[in-house]
Amino acid sequence: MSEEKEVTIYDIARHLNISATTVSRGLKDHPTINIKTRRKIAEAARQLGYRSNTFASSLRSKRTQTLGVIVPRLNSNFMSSVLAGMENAASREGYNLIIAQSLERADKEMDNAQTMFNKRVDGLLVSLAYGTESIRHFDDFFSRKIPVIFFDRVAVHPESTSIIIDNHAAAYQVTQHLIEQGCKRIMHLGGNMALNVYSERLRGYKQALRDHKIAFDEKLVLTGNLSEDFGASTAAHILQLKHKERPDAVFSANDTAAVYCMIALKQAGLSIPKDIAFAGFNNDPISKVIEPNLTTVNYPGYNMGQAAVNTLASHLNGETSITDTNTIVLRSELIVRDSSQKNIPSR
Amino acid sequence: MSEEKEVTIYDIARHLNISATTVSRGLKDHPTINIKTRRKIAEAARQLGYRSNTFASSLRSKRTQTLGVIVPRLNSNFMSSVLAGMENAASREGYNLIIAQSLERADKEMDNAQTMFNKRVDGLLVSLAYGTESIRHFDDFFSRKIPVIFFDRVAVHPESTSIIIDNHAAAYQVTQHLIEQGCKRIMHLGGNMALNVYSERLRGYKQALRDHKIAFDEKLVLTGNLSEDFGASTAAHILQLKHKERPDAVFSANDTAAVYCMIALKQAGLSIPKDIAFAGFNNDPISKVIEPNLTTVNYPGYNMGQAAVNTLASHLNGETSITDTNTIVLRSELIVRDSSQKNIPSR
DNA sequence: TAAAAAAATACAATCGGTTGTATTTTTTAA
DNA sequence: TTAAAAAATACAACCGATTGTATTTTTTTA
Repeated sequence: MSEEKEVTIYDIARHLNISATTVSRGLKDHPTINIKTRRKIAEAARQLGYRSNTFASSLRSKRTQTLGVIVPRLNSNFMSSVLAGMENAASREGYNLIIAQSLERADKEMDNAQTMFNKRVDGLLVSLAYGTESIRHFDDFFSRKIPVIFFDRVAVHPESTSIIIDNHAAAYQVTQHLIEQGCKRIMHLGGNMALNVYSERLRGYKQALRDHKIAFDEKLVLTGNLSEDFGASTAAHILQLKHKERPDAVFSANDTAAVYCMIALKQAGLSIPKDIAFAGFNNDPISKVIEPNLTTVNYPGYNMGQAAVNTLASHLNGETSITDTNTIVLRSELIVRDSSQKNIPSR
Repeated sequence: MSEEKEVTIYDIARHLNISATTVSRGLKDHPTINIKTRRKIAEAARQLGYRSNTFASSLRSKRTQTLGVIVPRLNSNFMSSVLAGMENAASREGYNLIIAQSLERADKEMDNAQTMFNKRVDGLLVSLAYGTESIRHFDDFFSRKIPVIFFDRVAVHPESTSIIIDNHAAAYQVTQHLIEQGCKRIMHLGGNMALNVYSERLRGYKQALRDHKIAFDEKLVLTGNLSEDFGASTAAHILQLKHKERPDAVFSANDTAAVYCMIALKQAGLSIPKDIAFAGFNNDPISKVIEPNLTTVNYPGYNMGQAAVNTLASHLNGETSITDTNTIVLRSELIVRDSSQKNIPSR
């Protein structure tokens, strides 16, 4: 009953016998409003059950206090950590999130971008879809100076900041680890090389080989969508190789492909890591279920989400210029499990 | 350059030398506007690069075309399917989604509800958190007649609709399947019995036992948070039971607990399904990685998401009353894999 | 104590659509 | 050909907060 009609700043103003302007400014702690008046306003607002009308506010102020997030998919351990981190930072900064998934498709990503634009988000956080090759669909944002931050799957653009892990270093570390286990023919499963994450991992892999004087063999690099099927078909490919050509290790750019490749190889009678060692990327839950457990790289998703939002917020507050910070690199960590430990026989 | 200033309906009106009212009505195909005028307006809008200002619109019309979604967690296969289904239906109906996670915590859920309320969503879609015991935090919605739809983890409320699968029937089916495999002492791992999904699964389990003349043994029902740790500690519990008291099957209310229980039991030397059969619930990706693959129940997440949004939309359009439809039940499906097949020896 | 400076508050226009009602235009009927 | 009915369009108030500027009040300074 008392809940039926919306309370506005005018109601508060009338109630306290002051102007709506003062109420508006008082509610957001504007310094020109006397501190005692501010308290009275806050108290009255509480009493009357006032809630701010974001539409009236956004209409006038042209700020929505909303950030758009576009991700390829929501259903990965990594992404949900990212989102949790984003949500945390966003709510601390007074922003809300609108989340959309591109389902790895460029056209859907374009749609999402358009929707975000129409919803007039204050800023945009994007991890690019698998299929995205141009980022012209963000031009509306750039031309209106709406900050865009790329994370994880990034694109290079002079007017945006990227937040990533050092994929090169991580892949180097993985490859080096496999080499240290005595592996000589290390296969690499990669994704779309137009995406930084995959091209950098390939570079790191190559660099490690070079530094350890192992010749790079093009035939040992397979690229695909890193799906379950890709993993399985990679296994089939490996099995039909002549014995001398077979890899003694596989470094996959994600855990899914690694795991499904392992499953198929095990079924064919190969022993892991004895016959072939494995390492993945992402620290997906399945990496702890497969036997032997999969060596992988843990991604600091939560931190990445926080960093992305914090950076965006500081841009929006005018604390840092969009052109100031170009790239933020977070630390990732190699998790060694049984799938790659040739020296210590697996249980 | 042409992108710099926002185009409003007034610009269109001026351009065509008609009134803003006509433009406003024309843009949304109001029947009193001449069809030819509508076309001219649409064309001018396109030409001038008009985009509707949702704030001005929402401010006046009191509708936001936005639906709020509160889920326990985003990072499950099930939830992401649900969200994909919701997004699909929502965009078809002209709605946007604001998504928040409660992280299984009641206090976070209350926060989320408040935020959604302040954002003035037109309707709310909720799957309850693990820790939620009262749904009073949705009272604001009920008292303002903002429709709330519960899905999967539901609560009973006279003014809301629930969308679920028949957990009772599914659990019955699982239990019956295990019984048919010759299992006599079937353990059940359940969650918070205040939540329908878990209490219904328990009921289905009990009913199946009863119908097959197997005495219900309280000691065979363990409840917990169904986490990895819970699964592992359940295994420890099983191992310390006297041989005669040991279950010959475990039916877990989710796949995670089942899988981690299996891992621990395997490590202790038990053979699955010979010594102990397993069945889970959800058809999580890990169920296809564990060896032997886990028998489970597939949840129609995508359909559930679609159904939830469609129901909500039809409420909002006044096509159906909120009190008309009380519960919508979707069909789920038992997926039999090796973990429960005692008759066919596993490979 | 009066004038100047600073602090606090108020006025009034504004953001861009929406909507009930009035007005104008067109069509139909007599 | 004109009055009545229907269709199409326009007027003007309104939604609720924000903001540049003006006004009032309080404090400081001379």
